[in-house]
Amino acid sequence: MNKSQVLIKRLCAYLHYLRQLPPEVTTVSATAIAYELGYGDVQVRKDLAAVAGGGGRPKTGYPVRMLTSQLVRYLGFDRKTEAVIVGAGRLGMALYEYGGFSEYGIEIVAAFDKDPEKCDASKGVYPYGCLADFCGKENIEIGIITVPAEQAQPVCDLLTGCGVRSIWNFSAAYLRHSESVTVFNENMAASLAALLINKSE
Amino acid sequence: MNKSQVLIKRLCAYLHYLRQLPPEVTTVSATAIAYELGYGDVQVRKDLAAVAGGGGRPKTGYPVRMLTSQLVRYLGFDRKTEAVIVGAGRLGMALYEYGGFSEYGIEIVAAFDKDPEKCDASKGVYPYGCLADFCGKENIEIGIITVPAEQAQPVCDLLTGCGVRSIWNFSAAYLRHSESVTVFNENMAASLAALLINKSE
DNA sequence: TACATATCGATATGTTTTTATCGATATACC
DNA sequence: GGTATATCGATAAAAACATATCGATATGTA
Repeated sequence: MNKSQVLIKRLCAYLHYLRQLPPEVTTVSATAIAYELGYGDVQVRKDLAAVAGGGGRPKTGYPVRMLTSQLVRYLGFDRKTEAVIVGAGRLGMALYEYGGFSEYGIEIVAAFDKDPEKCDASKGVYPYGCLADFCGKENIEIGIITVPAEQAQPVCDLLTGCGVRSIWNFSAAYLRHSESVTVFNENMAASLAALLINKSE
Repeated sequence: MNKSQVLIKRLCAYLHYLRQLPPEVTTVSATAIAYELGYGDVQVRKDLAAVAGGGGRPKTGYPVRMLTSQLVRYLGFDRKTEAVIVGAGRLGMALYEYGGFSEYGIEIVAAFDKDPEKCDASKGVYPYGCLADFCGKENIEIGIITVPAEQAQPVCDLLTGCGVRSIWNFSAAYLRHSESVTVFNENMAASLAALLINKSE
């Protein structure tokens, strides 16, 4: 099954929208979702067709509870996935303390940093030297790299060696990596720039 | 001229790649860029055709300096754009102190927060009450919202009223906004989830 | 100089993604 | 019960996007 990035982003948006609806709302139409989120109604209906497979009824829409759990299952968010952060600077800690990942089945279980000053076991921040050991014991699937660019490559290598499957790279470095891991480069600046450009047209 | 998000992201990646090349490298081929960045060579060539319009030569490629400045001009990064951050928490400050935006012609000139504890004029963090005044005086085009979801809507309204044209929303709130501003919702969790899903297939 | 080759640029083809159209149907209202 | 309407689901059309192919042309080498 081929799920494209954009489709997944939309499905996540639907899911988030459904979850913040007040509990007394029991059904929701594709038209309403589309209006709230700024998509086309046909697109929403088509996206949901793959997920809910005919669960919608004319005039009322889809049952909220059922659609929610279908989305969760479809996206695989019922399976919990563990992640670690490498680099406990501002960005790393911001992500660490941000609670929003749990909504998508992801839990960040620890952070690591080379700087002993930043380490604090009571906050879940451990020395970089413990990273390999930790990942070996726990079943860590995701590594989030928030270290400076020049330190990113060895971190990537270490994570790969520990069995991490996916890497979310916030550094500006190009990471050489084996086929066995997926690396996603998050370029915040480029994201903002992209927003801006579409604006000015 | 219609530039899609994905195209802009690729062009930004090319630009970043060109900039980190050592200065002794004077020409670069589409094939090389494609290999380094993991795209197809034909795609890179096609993207660059729109930007460099025939500046490449067989066997050698494109002149790095010229291609760089053509990309900058094409993407509009020669024009400086000013941004403010509202919400000086960890994420807000991480973005504030991250230097990478200047590469794309964007400068974050101030941060604002309701909490007096977080304000510190020497660091460029001012009280929330000063926001409207500041945006009125300076020509601020971008507002970056990093406040909790329940406080995001009034911030959006205020920014809109101050003439901000684009809003980058990191909160989980759905922002009601006028036609005159473009709102881009950054859902970090969904980004990570999208990475993960494509992985498992 | 002749030749091999890396690369470009253009055109053509294929694929994915989005949008439009339309008949069918459950619900609400008279 | 009959009728109007919001909505679905399916199919078709259009648009956007990516990939493949191929001749032309600088450059380096024999």
